[in-house]
Amino acid sequence: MQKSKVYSVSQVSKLVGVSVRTLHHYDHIKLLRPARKMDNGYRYYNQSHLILLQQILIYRALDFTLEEIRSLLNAESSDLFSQLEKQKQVLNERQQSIANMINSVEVTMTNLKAKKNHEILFGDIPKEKVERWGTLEKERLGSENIEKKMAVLAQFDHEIMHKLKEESTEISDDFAKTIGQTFDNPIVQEITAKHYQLMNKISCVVHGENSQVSSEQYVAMANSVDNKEMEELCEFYGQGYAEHARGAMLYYAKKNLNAK
Amino acid sequence: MQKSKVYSVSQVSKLVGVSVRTLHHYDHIKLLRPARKMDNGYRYYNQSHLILLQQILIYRALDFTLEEIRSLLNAESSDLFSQLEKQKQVLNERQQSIANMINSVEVTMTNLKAKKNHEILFGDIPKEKVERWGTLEKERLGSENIEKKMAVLAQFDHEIMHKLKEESTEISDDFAKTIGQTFDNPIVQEITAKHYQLMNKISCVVHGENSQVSSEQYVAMANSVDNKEMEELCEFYGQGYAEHARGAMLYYAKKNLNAK
DNA sequence: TCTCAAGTATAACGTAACGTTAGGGTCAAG
DNA sequence: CTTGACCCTAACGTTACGTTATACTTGAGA
Repeated sequence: MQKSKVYSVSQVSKLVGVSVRTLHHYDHIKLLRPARKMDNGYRYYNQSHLILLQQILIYRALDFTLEEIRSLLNAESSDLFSQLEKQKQVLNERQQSIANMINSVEVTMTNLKAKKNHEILFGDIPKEKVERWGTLEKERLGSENIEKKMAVLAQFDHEIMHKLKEESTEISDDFAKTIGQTFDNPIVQEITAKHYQLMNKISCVVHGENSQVSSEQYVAMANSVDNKEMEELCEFYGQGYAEHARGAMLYYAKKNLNAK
Repeated sequence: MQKSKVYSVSQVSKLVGVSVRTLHHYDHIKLLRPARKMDNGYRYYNQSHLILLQQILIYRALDFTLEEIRSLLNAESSDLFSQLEKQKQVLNERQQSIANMINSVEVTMTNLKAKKNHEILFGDIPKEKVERWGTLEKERLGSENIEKKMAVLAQFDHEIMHKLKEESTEISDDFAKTIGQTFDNPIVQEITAKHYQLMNKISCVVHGENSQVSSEQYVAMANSVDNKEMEELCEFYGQGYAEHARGAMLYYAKKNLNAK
């Protein structure tokens, strides 16, 4: 009934995808011993050898040494079925470990991206100021919210980031130029409008298409410079910058966003 | 700003999880060269070395040779970010290949299980009869439906299979003993009832809790011995078995299942 | 200040799992 | 009976470290 087909080394080699040398080797170390009765010294393999070889190859792909494989195959109650169960288990473990690696790589990538975007945003501002600002923000928001902020940062393409930075720089410069003017000055309010629109744009990118910045949020933004040190950090843009910007923003909120 | 912390070999070893020897080796083959200015000959690593080492380890876990890793790390446009992208890609490929292996193992397992259950069911029946029966069934149902049948067979635990076989054998024997009796004979009908209940039990296991065998199905079962050869195969249980069983089943269906 | 265990270095041999010649039989087709 | 495609054994080469062996440094404690 069984065809009992036999295979030469090269046939097995092609069929299973291992080198002839490997078959020699496995014969040599008595891991897989073919029949050799044909008295010409040739190795002859049959179906059962092929199955065994497949088992070996799976374990090998999982980085077991040949000695380990030998004992795995010789293990108690090691019929083909329990072999397969064992292998499935090991394969699942391996898959898990790879999933972990993928995850770790992804975490590293988002960290890197966030760092890069942070660099784009604050690269032109003196380091010690950025650092001091960072610690103050951490105190204000708690470190978990900072984590979230960084995660958000990581979402952006660098191009978009550059554009935002450009607009933002322009606005800051314009603000700085108008220090001394009154808040209701049309030019100042025009700049402030631009600022509000930029904030809106950012909010949309971060929170989804139609998430506008509310008047409360904009007022809170204006007041976020709520202590002397924070205020001083803003002076980087110019003497009296913080007060000027805050005033303009509050005025804008009252006039255009119906703030109290 | 950068702490620029430095690490000794054993510190790196513990931190990253490689042997000191490995660090020596990587230094030797110029894959990862630490600073050694401290004029005592000691190796000193910093943050950037750690990152590089991590990259190496990921590639190593993916079975790249150190030479391959060297060129991967030196490849064009190989900043950390594109490294990570490359690695993620390779990791995904690897995960796919493992998924394939798992799949192949599972297929082998179900085949094996089906074969074993088949053996339980038909092990005591002469091989050539089973074979002939198999080919006739294949003609009747088409080879795809046979595949399905085997898949169903694979679902069962061997214990359940043994029990079913036992009951089935008993019923067949009882049927054989009553060959010659009329179909309406209460004993014959009692056996037939047992048979119908067994078929029902099997149907429930296969198709879910409350799937009863309909009268049409039972009639079809009775008539499945629809040619001379098939009929002869059934004679294995006794002279005239096929006709006797079919008659009893049809009678049962008419009486108890409202068959036409 | 000396001491000594713990850490570091180089150097060199060992190993696993084959790859790669080298040198020589076997077989089937023409 | 040749010839080309296979097959064999034997033995050295290779990769990526593990494992001694021998010797220098270092930092905490007697």
